[in-house]
Amino acid sequence: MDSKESLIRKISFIPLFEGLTPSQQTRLAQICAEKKIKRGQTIFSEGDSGDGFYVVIKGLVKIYKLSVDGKEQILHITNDGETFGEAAIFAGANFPAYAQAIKESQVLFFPRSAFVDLISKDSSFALNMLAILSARLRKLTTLAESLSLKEVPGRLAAYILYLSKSRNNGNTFVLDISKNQLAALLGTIPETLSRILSRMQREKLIAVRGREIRSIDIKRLEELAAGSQRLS
Amino acid sequence: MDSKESLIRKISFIPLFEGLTPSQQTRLAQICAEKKIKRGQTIFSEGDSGDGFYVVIKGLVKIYKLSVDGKEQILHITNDGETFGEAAIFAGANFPAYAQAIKESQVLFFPRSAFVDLISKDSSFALNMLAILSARLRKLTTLAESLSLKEVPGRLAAYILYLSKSRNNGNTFVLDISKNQLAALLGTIPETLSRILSRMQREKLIAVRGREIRSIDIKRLEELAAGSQRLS
DNA sequence: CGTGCGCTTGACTTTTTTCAATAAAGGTGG
DNA sequence: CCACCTTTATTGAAAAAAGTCAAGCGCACG
Repeated sequence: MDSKESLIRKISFIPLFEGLTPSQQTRLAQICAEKKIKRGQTIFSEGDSGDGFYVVIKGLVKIYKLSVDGKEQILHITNDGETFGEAAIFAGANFPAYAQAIKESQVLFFPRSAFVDLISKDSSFALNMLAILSARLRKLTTLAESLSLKEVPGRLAAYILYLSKSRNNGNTFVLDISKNQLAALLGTIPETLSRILSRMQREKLIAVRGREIRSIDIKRLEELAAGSQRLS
Repeated sequence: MDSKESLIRKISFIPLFEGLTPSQQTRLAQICAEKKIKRGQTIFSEGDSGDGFYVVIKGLVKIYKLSVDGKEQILHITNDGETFGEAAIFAGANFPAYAQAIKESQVLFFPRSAFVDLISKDSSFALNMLAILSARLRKLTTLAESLSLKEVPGRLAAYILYLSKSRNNGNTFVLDISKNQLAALLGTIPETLSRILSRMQREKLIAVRGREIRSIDIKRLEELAAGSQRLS
């Protein structure tokens, strides 16, 4: 259906497999199957003993359960590149929910047995994936912590500190998302973000030039992020 | 220093190792070393080629980097049960930061070589850990998504739906944290949470009795969580 | 060269927080 | 088992923060 090259390229964009060596990605390509799923088609049902997990390359898949009275409760709707069913497959459990395409979708299927084989033959494979998941988990935890600060300046300060620390470039960094997206990420709207960035500049906490942000008064940023101070 | 029994018990409380079989936990106990770290003692430094990773059993460890001008930038302060250094170890990389105890701490050390050994001998070991990390990641992603809703009723609705779905108990669940803690989790304060819970009850979206919450009007809760509606 | 998007600013409205006071709930020791 | 104390939860009124709506600028792209 598709060239080998293009399959490997798709695999390399899957976050779970990011950072694997090319040869590991090639081996993944060898065991996986590309599938087209029609709109409305059920991919698996709750209780199915899964023989593999899936990755959405393109499309939209809903993961849902049925409640006691038969109503559909959507747990999650996938984004491109996301895996689904993998936690159950890794744990050797049955699928805990239903998966159904809500529009025509392209997915990759990784059979459990071949995947387990890969992992047992090459422990660095598993280690790599563990490393990736750990790192993402740490990152998300930090994000979730900062999002639970009650005021936007605090959330923004936490995020700025986080970025300027995780890239060790002398307190300057370049946003890799638009300010609109940053606003959404921080749980606010572009207008508010814009105003707060201006205030922080006026107060000489940071310097902003386009997407480039430089932290100046790290001490005050930390106070904001800790919630012990506020922006005048 | 401590009995084998107690060591295994400690291991079973480590989130990363949750759900492993008793025999797997025993094998972990055999390869790990308990260490007491004095206040102020450095556990590893940036650039050290790590020969293993750590888990804090009890105590407080700060993970930090030094900025270009020599100032300490704290990336993270551990909670009990958390691992640190594991992402680097799994990836076979050097430690990317410093780790220092900020009070007397008890940690478990897992040597890389023995750990890799365990994983390569027993692939279900790695699979289990992958399953745990995947599940936690999915959960945290959901949380982070709901936290980025701009208004508190939306965040609360998302959280209620999430809980009542993930425990399949017919729309009723019991909070396992206090409402004060829930408020902090949602990025607000107890007063606001209290008021919004009352409003949601008055509007017959939910029923609250102590820590027990029952979702009644799931449709409207979903609209709130999607931000497409608001609470009168 | 106009259209659209990202970003910013201002005036006004709504939501949330603060502060203060009070009520319930949970333990602890007598 | 009760009195006492602490923590947790709730409510009101005023202040502060954030959101909405509307308008305008600059820049990339067709």
